[in-house]
Amino acid sequence: MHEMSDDERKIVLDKSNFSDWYNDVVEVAGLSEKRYPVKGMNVWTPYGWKLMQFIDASIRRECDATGHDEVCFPLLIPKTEFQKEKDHIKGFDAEVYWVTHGGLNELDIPLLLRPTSETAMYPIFSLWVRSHNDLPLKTYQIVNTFRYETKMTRSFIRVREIHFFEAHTCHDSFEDAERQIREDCMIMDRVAKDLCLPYLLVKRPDWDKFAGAVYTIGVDTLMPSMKTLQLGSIHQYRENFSVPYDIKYEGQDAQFHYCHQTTYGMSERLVGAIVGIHGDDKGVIIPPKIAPFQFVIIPILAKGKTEVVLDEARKLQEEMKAMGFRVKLDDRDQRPGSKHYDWEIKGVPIRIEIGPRDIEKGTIVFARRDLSSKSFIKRSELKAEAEKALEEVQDELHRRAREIVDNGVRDVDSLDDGIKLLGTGWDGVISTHWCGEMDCAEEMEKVLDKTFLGFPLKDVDTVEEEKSPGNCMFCGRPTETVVMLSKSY
RNA sequence: GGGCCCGUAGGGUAGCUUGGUCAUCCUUGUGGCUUUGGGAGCCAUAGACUCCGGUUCGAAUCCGGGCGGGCCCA
Repeated sequence: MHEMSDDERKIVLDKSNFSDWYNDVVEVAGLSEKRYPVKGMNVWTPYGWKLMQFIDASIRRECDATGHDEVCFPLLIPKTEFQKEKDHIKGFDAEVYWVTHGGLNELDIPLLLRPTSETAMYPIFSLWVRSHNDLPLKTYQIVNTFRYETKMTRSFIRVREIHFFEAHTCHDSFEDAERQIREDCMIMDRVAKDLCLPYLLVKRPDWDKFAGAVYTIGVDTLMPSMKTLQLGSIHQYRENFSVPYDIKYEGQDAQFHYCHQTTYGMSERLVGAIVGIHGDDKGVIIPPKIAPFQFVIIPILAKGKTEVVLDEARKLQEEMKAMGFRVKLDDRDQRPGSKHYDWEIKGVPIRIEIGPRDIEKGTIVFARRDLSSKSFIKRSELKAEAEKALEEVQDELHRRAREIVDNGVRDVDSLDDGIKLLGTGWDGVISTHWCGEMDCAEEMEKVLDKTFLGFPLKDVDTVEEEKSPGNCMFCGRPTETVVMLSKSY
């Protein structure tokens, strides 16, 4: 048989054209059905949904472990509740969907589909919180939210119906709310480890904070296109919502006090980041910790031995399931080569081949998706080898993703250096200094053709802004404020 | 908000300028034979002109509108 040219191959993926590659790979990997006839609303396919569920499980595990309780509030919010916090309305006004009719009758009070759930939850929080003993109140929910996006939509990255995680907390003091924000960063860190995603913690500039927040911390990752992608956001509300929604508690001093509140949000963008960051020209690669299938078994059915091999493959699957692995047996009536391609596109970390020769020798073949390497494994050492293989894939994906960020963020001292750097074709995140003047910010954005991402934080533990002596990139005045600029999704 | 482009089987396409046999090819689905350690082959078979209106003896093709999708600028 002759070697196939690219034209003859059934699927051609080329990550050097990232934008097209992303759209294609989402489709051929079966992660999303994009043909639903409403813009920005896609169908979760079985494989894509399984992946999302494993990601959700990671988030649930971390939230539960930190004392959050899962809740589920209604989708519809009365207009009257939505309007109570004025910055919040201004921020979302242009992108809410309205429900104006019940059957044939116009509603007295229009209802909106939640773009986020503050205004659904807080009237109820006001009933739940009465005493300092009710605090802290730590809740979260994983629900769909709706935003009428006007820009081009893209699977997982910009959608109108969003699979959304949102944690909402109430505290008896600003300090305790700040402690919560540090905890949120730790949760983010653990979830990101499962997904092998590096990230930046960046405090947003005032003009870019969440509608109603005192400040917002963005959690950004970097896609191979060198654009940043916001994976999550953490908000300090202080009393901005508790006053209009009347969420107060009676303290030990027998006085009433308004709560301090925080929120923390993440979405299906996590899937988008996994696809974009870990994928290659052969398809996606799913990190083992959240892979719907960590192993796929391909039986090699030689003539006259099909039953023997199939029996052994089934036995192997049961054995591995009992060990706690997620294993798929592909016993479809197709040739093995065709199955290899299928599962490669879908990004299963380890493919296992088992054929007559293996059965004789007491071995099986492990093929790693990330390295395209094959090795023989003794059945007697199955458990240890399987665990080791998954760990190695997890480490390798982490290492590669780290490289993207290391190469994608550069310190730049002056505007000239910035222009020179961009002239080389590099177009990543620029870290520099800023004096605080709006005029300077606007000029920097214009000249670099990037927008203010915000102020990088030192580390997950302290969650303090990074400070270092330097000069404003535009006007040259001395300042300690470090700022990052990027192109973003 | 302003401008531009595109809708042909499940997916990708040819045909449209110049209207005229059964709408092309690849992929896919189904039944069978055969094969199985990196996309096998053969036979049979299934599946489409976005919708509405107009022009015409005749429309995938020309014209108008709707719906859907995409791009650029602000």
